[in-house]
Amino acid sequence: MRPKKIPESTIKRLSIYLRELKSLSNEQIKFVSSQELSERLGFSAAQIRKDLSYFGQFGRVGVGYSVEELKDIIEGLLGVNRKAWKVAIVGAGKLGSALASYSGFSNRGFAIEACFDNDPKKVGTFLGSVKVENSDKIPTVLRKKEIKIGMIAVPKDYAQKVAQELLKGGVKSILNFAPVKISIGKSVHVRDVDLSTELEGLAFYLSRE
Amino acid sequence: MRPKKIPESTIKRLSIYLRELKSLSNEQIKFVSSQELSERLGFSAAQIRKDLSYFGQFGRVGVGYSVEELKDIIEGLLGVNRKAWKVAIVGAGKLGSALASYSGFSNRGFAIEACFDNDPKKVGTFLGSVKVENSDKIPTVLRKKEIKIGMIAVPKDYAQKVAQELLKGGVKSILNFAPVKISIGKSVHVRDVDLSTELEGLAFYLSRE
DNA sequence: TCTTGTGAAGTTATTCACAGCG
DNA sequence: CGCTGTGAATAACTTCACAAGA
Repeated sequence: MRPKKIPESTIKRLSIYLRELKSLSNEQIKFVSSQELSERLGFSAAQIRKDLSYFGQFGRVGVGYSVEELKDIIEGLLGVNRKAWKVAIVGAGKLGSALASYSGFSNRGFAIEACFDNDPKKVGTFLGSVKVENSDKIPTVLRKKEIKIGMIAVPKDYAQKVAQELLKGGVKSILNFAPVKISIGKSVHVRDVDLSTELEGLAFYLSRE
Repeated sequence: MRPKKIPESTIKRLSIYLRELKSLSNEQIKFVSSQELSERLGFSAAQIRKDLSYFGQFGRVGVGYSVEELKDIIEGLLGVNRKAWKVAIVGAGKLGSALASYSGFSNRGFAIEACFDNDPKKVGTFLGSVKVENSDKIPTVLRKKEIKIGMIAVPKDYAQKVAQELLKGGVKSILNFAPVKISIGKSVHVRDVDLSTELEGLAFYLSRE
């Protein structure tokens, strides 16, 4: 089963399953069925089972899944069980600052290890515990610290250039908050989060009621 | 063609088309073909044409689409051409503040009109130009101001309660940044943005290289 | 020629439904 | 019995490919 193609949507859900399993673990719940997960998360039970089946057989017939075991398995799949992934943020504006101090990341296996801005007034200041460095240092700092994930939180006209610098620094994944498409070789995974696009999607439904 | 079911994914792309059309408009470009849009956005030309065809026939054979005209049409479809949609933010922490001052929203037809927090120390302070009010005022303020969109930027344990208050206030759409599933009647559209989930998705690919 | 709009075909994702096992 | 795991069926989405218009 392992070497089969895994839908992108399955990966996104894995992360949500993990989130819920951590809650269940906190609630001291030991076992959970796909049906129960379904009710808590709003995905169908069949989908949950199918998603998990891409990776192996983790359930116990008649019982369900061991919360702790499944949690560990998904953490392993996502690679968030070992040492925290190092992340760099480019852009120390409002959004960059909010990202830098967002506790959700450290709780989930990510550590902000570097931060950059091209504004001399911001260079040298601190975002949380990380000192802001000049953007021209991106490639060297990233290589030195072996950072593989970058977040882009700069105005849209700079985003493409920043992405190229991240690439030079050896980054393998980019979370892009700038409202533009990043064009970059497919050695790098790019995921876009455009907050206005999300709102516009909601507005579409609103405006036809 | 109008009363046919429109894929969710088409809606998301509409917003991205609009974003690009605004750029093209700034660049004084008058016409654009699906092929050109395809190259700029990374979706296939056929997909762009098909997406647009759900709503009507906007192109000119042999020429492409009028940038201004298509921009206006998509703005109309998304309902972002008329008076700005009013938005409320609940949670005046780091993320809430960043959202409140994010210029991307006002540029794209959304206006932050109310902001709430349950921390008395925050009530009365200003987020941008909006005064923070106590969360127990959510239903009344929202009804008075006729706000139909809410953003949840509170810790996860409060998110569900906040959603219910938003519902009482007559909200029709929610953009939820808290890392929990919101359970609410389907009279309300909920879209979740979990930043850690996005990062975990990237980590999945990283950890198998 | 170039380009749209669109049925048809192809692909991908989700749900069904049930065998098999505890 | 209850529940998983999964092939088969269905649904959803994307791409193909081409007629027709400028």
